Amino acid sequence: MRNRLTPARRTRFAARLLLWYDQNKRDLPWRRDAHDPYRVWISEILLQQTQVATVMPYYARFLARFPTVRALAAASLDDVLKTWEGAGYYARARHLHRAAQEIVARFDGKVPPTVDELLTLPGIGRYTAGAIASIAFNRDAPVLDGNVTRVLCRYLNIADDPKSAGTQKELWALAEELLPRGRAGKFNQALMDLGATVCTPRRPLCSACPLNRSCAARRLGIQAQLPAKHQKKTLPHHQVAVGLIWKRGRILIAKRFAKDLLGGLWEFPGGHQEKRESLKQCVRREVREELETEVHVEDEFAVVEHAYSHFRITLHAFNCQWVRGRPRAIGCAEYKWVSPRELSRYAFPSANRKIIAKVMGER
DNA sequence: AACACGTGGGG
DNA sequence: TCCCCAAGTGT
Repeated sequence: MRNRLTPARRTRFAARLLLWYDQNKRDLPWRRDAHDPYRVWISEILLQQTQVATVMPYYARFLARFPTVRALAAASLDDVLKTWEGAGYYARARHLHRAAQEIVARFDGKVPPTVDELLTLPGIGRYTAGAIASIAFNRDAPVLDGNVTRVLCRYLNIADDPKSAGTQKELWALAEELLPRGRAGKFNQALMDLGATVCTPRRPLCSACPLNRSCAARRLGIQAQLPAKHQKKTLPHHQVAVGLIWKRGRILIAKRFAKDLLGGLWEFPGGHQEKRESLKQCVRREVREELETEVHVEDEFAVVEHAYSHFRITLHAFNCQWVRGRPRAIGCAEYKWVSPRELSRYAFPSANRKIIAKVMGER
């Protein structure tokens, strides 16, 4: 390990950070709820790759709907997904549901306190296990997230790709080494708060940083260039067409397979446009393949742009008349005819919700 | 080890 | 507009 810190420097690091935290910590709902491991767990899952401001309303709504591990375990996955609707990364919701059932079965309904036990639950990786163990149970467990990575890379001028296995190992070791025994919960949150509010990705506020005097990157004036980022691939762009298929005031929706992208969510039947195929032909073909029924494709109803993390779609929605054949789920898990107002009971991906908004607006 | 997995906000 | 990215995990 290249970066070995002297005991004195470790102590100073923690002392300055904790003092800063006492005066600058954010007042967040899950901090008030830190005595309840279930709430800490929910907050940590919601916060994965998601900003605090986005999480806030979901946190309140989720806990109002599922106040305990047992309530979550007893709920249907559809209800859980509906509560998660719009938050993204829906595997988090599926894992949460499954983990709640495992906690009831294996841990008497209580979130386990140790990193090793937490790691056996779906959706809980090394970061989340450390966060729950330290924040809810004050165990001496380190965390390494995007914030901690940024703070440490800058503080110690670590210029290697932070995603690489070697650097990861080094960073975890450092997070562990810096941890003041008996105060892990506070220390970890302090480190993350510092990264979120002071040691920010762009234009860090070094003058407000409690660690600025001993920060290696700042001394060199290269704060903003760390941590190193690896090159991103350009996003593919797809044309997608879906059908708003009407029959006697009801509309046909299909449920996606659990394992797929947006698994377990509902959508309007349709899919990717193939080469040498018009968007109308695309809807017809997809509906035939997905539901073994025929539709008459009429006018285009709406066009929605939507960016995912790894591709971008232009989603074309067509008004369609159901022609003949009984729908039969082939390429989807399930289908249903629902009235427009019933649409709000089902969890849809963001792109489809924009179309629903138009459907409701036009009625 | 690299990729897949969502979404909304900010510069 | 476009690009970046935000308290990661699973495969």
